[in-house]
Amino acid sequence: MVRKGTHKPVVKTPDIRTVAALAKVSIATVSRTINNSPAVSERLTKRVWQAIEQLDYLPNPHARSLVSGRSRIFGIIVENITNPFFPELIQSFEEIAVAHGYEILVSSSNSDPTVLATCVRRMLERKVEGVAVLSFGAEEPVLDQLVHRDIPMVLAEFRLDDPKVSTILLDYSTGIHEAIHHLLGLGHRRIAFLAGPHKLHSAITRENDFRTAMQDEGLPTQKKWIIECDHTLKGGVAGFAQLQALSARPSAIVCSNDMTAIGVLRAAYMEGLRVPDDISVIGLDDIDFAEFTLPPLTTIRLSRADLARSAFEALRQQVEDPANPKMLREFLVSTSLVVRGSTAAPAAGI
Amino acid sequence: MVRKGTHKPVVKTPDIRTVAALAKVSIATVSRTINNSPAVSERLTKRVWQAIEQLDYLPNPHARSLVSGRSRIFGIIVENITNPFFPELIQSFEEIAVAHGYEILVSSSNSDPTVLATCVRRMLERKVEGVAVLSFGAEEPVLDQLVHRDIPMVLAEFRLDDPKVSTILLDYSTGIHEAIHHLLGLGHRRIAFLAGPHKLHSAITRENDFRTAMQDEGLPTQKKWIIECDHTLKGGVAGFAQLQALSARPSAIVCSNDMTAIGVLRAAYMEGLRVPDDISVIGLDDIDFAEFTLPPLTTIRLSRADLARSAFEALRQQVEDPANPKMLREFLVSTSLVVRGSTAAPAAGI
DNA sequence: GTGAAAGCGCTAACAA
DNA sequence: TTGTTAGCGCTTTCAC
Repeated sequence: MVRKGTHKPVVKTPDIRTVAALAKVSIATVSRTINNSPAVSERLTKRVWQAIEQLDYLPNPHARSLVSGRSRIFGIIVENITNPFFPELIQSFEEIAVAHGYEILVSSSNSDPTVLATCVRRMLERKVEGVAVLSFGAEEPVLDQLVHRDIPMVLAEFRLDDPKVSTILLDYSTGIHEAIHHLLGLGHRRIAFLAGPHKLHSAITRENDFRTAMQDEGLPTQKKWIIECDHTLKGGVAGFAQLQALSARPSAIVCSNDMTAIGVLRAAYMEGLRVPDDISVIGLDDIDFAEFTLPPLTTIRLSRADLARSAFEALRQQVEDPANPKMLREFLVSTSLVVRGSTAAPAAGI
Repeated sequence: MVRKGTHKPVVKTPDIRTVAALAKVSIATVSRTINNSPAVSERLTKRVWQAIEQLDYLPNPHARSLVSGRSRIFGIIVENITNPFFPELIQSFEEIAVAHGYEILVSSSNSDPTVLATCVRRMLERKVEGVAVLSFGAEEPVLDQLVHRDIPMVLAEFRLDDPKVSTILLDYSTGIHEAIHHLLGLGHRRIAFLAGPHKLHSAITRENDFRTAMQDEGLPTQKKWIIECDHTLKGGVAGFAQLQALSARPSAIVCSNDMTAIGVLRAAYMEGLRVPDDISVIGLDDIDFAEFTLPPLTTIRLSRADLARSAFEALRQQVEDPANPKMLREFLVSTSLVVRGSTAAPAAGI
């Protein structure tokens, strides 16, 4: 007997015909069965599933997508997967998507219109059924591509007047008010804000909400105490340095995100300042890390899970129930203060 | 004139026929053109591309995949996307993949065989052409699914005797030796090791390499000074507490990864111990954060970019050039020490 | 060098 | 309830 060089028997992967033959039904019945059509009798359903299991059959997604016109893929565009906020967001989104039978295509825009254009192209090329744009950037023009092709979208903090586009509004205001209130209660009145890059919607909204909150509490905001940083650790270090260079310094710093705040913690330490004794620091996001900084970071929590849920739900509705007149086109995600160790009463005499 | 409710004209998305018609060629020529077949004359090539651009045509990937049998998707399974090491790895892998026209499917195993099984299923269902298993886990049995279906794979730190499976070996030894040497040079002799969970290959290899390095340097390893943690911040805190509970304590701690080390930094601070004056700490990975801890973390760098490159290359070879007799089936990624601020000479008298 | 036509594996319309 | 069949949009022989 002649043995071939390979020890794996060459068996063609089973297709719908193989299953049909084994179950002694037509391929239509197999198709109906795997799509849970109620029109198949119990007897045949059982026989088909048995054949499917016996053969370890998996339907070919490309054939399915080709004929159904549905890819069951959602795209998610984040700003930067390297910022811990986003992996946590992606994970939540993915879990929900997979539970609903969708796969996801992840892409980082890096807040760069050119890169975003590439992301959008990838999404288009792979025929995603919807895109969650959670990059918080102000690069809407690039998204026209998606609008033109009638791809459902959900945007964070930006409205687009198109029936296929939903919006998630983030209520930073509540959390920021709580933060200011908290600082006020501790005795602070000199509060600075390290903002995010103005090219981000989120950064601008947060900054505005800070100003409003300060005003509401009757506190003056000093121009020099609102500094544009870039939402990175380095940016926080730099922002803190700018504040330190001032003759009149704040006793507390609210940061536009946790990364900035962690940068501040670091810079303060290097300067020999103790947090919270010498200066109080508040972040925003409440990334997993926030609990483990030195000291643990007081921060405004923005639930990634809520955000992911809203984003997925927005897309799901658009795709699965587009005609529903009472479809939600606007979602709201709230924030709230989490008090940890980076805030305390200002040192006496300040 | 009657106006319809929608203002968007209903134009069917262009397909290969539309392009062919506009360019006045057959669909075969269009197909050849978009696949860069050299058999098309310059004249027609130009005409076809012009039509493609004019129509903003994108080939349907499902049709392509269906007929070609190739999905141009690679899967990547990581341990936990929430550990900063992995997003950095994913990003590198994605960049390379996209540059080569591949899309990627990301999945986290959470070091749980059940979850891994789900990941593998998703990969199979979506017909990925290869899978990079960079979860460092010891759940190989689950991977049989992939092996049986002849899906090319690349594994980190594990060999599987199958022609379709490549391996990436990580040379921790070099970096760990450098670390021990560095500590020795500073005057340390009492060195502890906070290991990773033994269910991870990486953790076991790292621990063994630590033991070997200590032995090579003629240093004794104490059983109580090698503690199994879990590669998380919390785990580092707990591990440090165990060390502190001992009557004989180490003057330096080497950690199996940076997260553990950062946890130690945190715990030491809470205990009132100063790093590096009272105790030296070394991490492993060199995640972006490491530069921004307090103090900046001395750590053993493991290049995510190198790892990603090797993983992609392994898969690419298997898929695009499987018959090549001199295909590399084994890759090596090296490590090296990065000295920052968390190591110093031990306090006098210890 | 170019085109006609078969068919990839599936869904859905229509028949029975 | 079940089966037959016509494509979905593309690649790839095979002729010319």
